[in-house]
Amino acid sequence: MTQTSNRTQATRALIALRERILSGVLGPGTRLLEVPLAETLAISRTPLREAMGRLVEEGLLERARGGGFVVRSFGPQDVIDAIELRGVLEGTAARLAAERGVAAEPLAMLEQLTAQLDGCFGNSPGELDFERYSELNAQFHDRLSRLAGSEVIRREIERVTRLPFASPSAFLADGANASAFRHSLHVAQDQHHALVAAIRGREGARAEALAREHARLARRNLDYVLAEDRSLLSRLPGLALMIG
Amino acid sequence: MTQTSNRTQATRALIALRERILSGVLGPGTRLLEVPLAETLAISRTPLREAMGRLVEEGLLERARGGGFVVRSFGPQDVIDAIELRGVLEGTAARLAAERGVAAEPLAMLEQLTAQLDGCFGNSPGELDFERYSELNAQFHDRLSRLAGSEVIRREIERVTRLPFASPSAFLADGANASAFRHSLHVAQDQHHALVAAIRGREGARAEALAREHARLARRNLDYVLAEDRSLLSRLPGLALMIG
DNA sequence: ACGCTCCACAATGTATACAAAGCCGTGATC
DNA sequence: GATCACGGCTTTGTATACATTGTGGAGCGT
Repeated sequence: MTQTSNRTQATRALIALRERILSGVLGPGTRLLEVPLAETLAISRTPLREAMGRLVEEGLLERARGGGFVVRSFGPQDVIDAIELRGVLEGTAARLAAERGVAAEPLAMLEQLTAQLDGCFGNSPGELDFERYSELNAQFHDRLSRLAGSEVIRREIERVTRLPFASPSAFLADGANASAFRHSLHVAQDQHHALVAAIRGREGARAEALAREHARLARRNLDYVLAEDRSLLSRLPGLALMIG
Repeated sequence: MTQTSNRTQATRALIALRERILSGVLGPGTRLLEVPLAETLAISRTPLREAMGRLVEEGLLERARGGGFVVRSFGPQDVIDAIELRGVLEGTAARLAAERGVAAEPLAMLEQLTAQLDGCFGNSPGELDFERYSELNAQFHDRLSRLAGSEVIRREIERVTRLPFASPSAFLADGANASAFRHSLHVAQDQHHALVAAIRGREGARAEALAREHARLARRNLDYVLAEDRSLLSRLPGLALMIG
């Protein structure tokens, strides 16, 4: 195939649309007209509508009154709330894991990940394997979401996390290699350690509180971007969805 | 129109399918074959697929590997987790409302609802306007979900609540007028009062804890049904989705 | 000049025919 | 006897033509 090729047209349309929305080509509030869009993507309206339906599931589009789809817009408060919500949900996963107990293997896996994350920091203060940290951090949070063994919880975390600005990797994007964020990584990694210890020690309340506070690091980073360096807005994933 | 008539075929299909799933006509794990289903509903496959897509959003269907849709199944643990999740989310709404403060009017509305709920209980122990309680309780929880003024939170609560067994009205269905549940209503109503007081007093942690414990009343009722009176399973909404 | 109604167009909603892909059974070969 | 490959069938995926609905504008009436 000439275009981004997964197996179905609907999937290709989904990927293409998602990319256009997250990059800001299709800005918040934009109404998506089916005929021209289908023409642009060189597919028919049927798989296009299918893709738009899935983007509603993802929270990137809304159904407009009287039919049709509109790119969803988020104010700064929505972004803050979504981050808080991630903290609440990850906190719940952590608390339930602690309360209900976790099998040895997944817990060991989480500990291994934290050890590997330690390895991303070098000896000198500025030394850091940023890309590797980003990847391992994503894995850590994915594991955490499964740790309680609850598909309901995992699913809900995945859902919130699909909003890119609420994702644990939101401020770990390539372009955002800012020193302000780098500093916060040491704190974040300490929280990773404490979180795992709390779960191992069956300290549910502590685990929950730690996961929440961990997410609030993202909020701090957001506050920094909004107040100090708005140029970063365009370099961070999904903040194109934000208005105001 | 001869069938359940909202304006579009897709909407009619959505309603018809939802009804069949919740009532158990289409049981958990059933694969939905498009051609026969479309024939049954007397519509074409296009709006049918649209409706099925929306039921995936609602969490009542899953997309099967290799295409197609399957009725989602929930084990008892999933139901328990969904109830816990509702408690967590309502708790977050309550906490944020308390922390951020609420305008006078919506808070007064909530207090009015609790007063009206009081009115559902008569003087003698057994006296109760069950139907009215059920309606007002639904309103109370709806108001609560909006109280933090966060659309992100409201939306997530609505989403979890769409799973009928996780809804605040789950054990207030017509057929479930059991004395065991009636007793819990006095406790529930006391929690309503305390919750509103906590929010008014800006006691975030207390409000959150109360909302969580409030949801756990539903869990207790579920435990009762599972352990003591499984005949109620068929009379409670959406428990047809549950297997095992 | 303001407002209401009706018409026309544009956009979405629906049906149907066709394409492709996945699955299952059968047969052949090792 | 088991496994792999092939072929047909079932089921989903896609395109397109047609129906319907909502919207905006123009023209007429007050």
